[in-house]
Amino acid sequence: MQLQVHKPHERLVRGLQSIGTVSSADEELVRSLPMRVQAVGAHHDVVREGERLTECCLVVEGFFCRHKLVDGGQRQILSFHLPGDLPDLQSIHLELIDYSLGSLTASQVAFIPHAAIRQVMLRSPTLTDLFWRATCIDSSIFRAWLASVGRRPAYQRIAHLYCEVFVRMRALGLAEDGGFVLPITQTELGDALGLSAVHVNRTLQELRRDGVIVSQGRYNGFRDWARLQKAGDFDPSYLFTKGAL
Amino acid sequence: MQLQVHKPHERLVRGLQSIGTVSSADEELVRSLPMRVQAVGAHHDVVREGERLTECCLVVEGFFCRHKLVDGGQRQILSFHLPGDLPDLQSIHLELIDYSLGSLTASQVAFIPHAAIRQVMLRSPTLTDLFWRATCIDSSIFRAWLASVGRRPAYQRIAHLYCEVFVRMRALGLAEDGGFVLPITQTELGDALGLSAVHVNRTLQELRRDGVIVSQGRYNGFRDWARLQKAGDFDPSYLFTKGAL
DNA sequence: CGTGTTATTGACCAACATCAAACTTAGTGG
DNA sequence: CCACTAAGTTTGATGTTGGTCAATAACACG
Repeated sequence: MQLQVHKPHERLVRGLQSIGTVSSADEELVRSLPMRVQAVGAHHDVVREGERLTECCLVVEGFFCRHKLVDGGQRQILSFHLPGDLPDLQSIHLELIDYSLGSLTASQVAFIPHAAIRQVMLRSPTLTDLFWRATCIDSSIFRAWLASVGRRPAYQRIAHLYCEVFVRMRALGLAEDGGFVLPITQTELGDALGLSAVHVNRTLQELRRDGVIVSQGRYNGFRDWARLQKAGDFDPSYLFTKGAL
Repeated sequence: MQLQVHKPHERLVRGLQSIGTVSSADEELVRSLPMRVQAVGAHHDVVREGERLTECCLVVEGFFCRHKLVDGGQRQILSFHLPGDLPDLQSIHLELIDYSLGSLTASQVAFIPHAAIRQVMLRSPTLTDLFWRATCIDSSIFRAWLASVGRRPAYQRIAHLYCEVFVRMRALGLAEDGGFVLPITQTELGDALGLSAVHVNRTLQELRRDGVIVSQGRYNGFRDWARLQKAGDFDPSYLFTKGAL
């Protein structure tokens, strides 16, 4: 595995650009943030539930998820995070963290001290708004997931998630036109959707049989975006990405 | 029904106090906010999914919920809101709203123009932080719900929700020591938990049979808080309320 | 008192979970 | 380049939680 170094600041800028307008002054401010980059292997928790943080974690490269354990040892994945995301930005406002944050693939993260973020926010109200907007969109995604997990059958639920991941990756330039790579196992998919791995597997086969998705390995493609959207009862407006499809 | 007039500003102050410290200067700022109070009947939507807002809605009196409809006409309740809550504070940052906000009981709300909130935030960074903190806690509650709906069996799920509602009401001085009034139907409970009304009914009976809860009508009491907490696998830290139990 | 809403029951069914085994695939070291 | 291994996927058999439908009983309110 070659160790490719990514530019954390550019990732953050790009992430912010995918949800709003970043002035060049704000761009400069973002670039001025101190970042401690770190490589992490696959399936490694960067933050653990209950911890107290003094830094925020920026996803630079790879695929991350927030997750929580419940009573019986079952796991719920709460969200997925792509390069440019600041999954624990709220740690600035909440003294302890209510979930774990872990990598799904071999990845790179950057840590940014709370103090530095606060300073940057003091200097730019527009950037503050953009950060706040990011946490609001995060929230909006939770609402979409909650509706899915609470009320949609497995078939729709998977299709909906695929739509969401595609739109988000697309907005970051991480997906091609007709598909995307979802580098996670079916067990992890199940943990995100509130389903068992076996049921995910069977439902995935149904989706393929119906031609809604065409997958090989971790690549998931589709022939007909409208069809996939319909299968997932998906409306992208909750993602608030610029340049929606 | 007598029309009792509540003081909206006091409710908001109290709501903020339940999650953080409010300086007297900030208290004054909050009191200076212009509020248009309005009475709403039970089961009435104050905000509809897809709308564009120019005001935030403050819950002054009564019980509210955010909700969404999915494909088959099923409904998912996304959150409950008590007096002092600003359920759509994020509308300041998101141009359209991704859920409906409705009353469950006869209630009162107050509308506060976005512009007024923005002005107040410009004047006080501490108040800004507190508002932001409120949206972060909102998010944290979504994560707890998602874990519940995704991975907990009905019995635990109901107990967990009861714990949450109790702690939140308690923090606002709206619940007595041994119980609380949850003014909603079993159908609505089901919509919040991702369960059918029938199953809610049966599971509630189990909880009563086990002595975990003691309910009559809409009053829900418990003899043993520790027992209820355990039944719901509940840890209140995600609520970030001051003066936890 | 009626009338409409909510709670409760029963009978039955479907979606999804669990368990365990077999089969694939990708990665590793020789 | 091949064999070996571990991880992930697929399959089958079977069980369970929770859904649906429909009827009845309790309430709440005018």
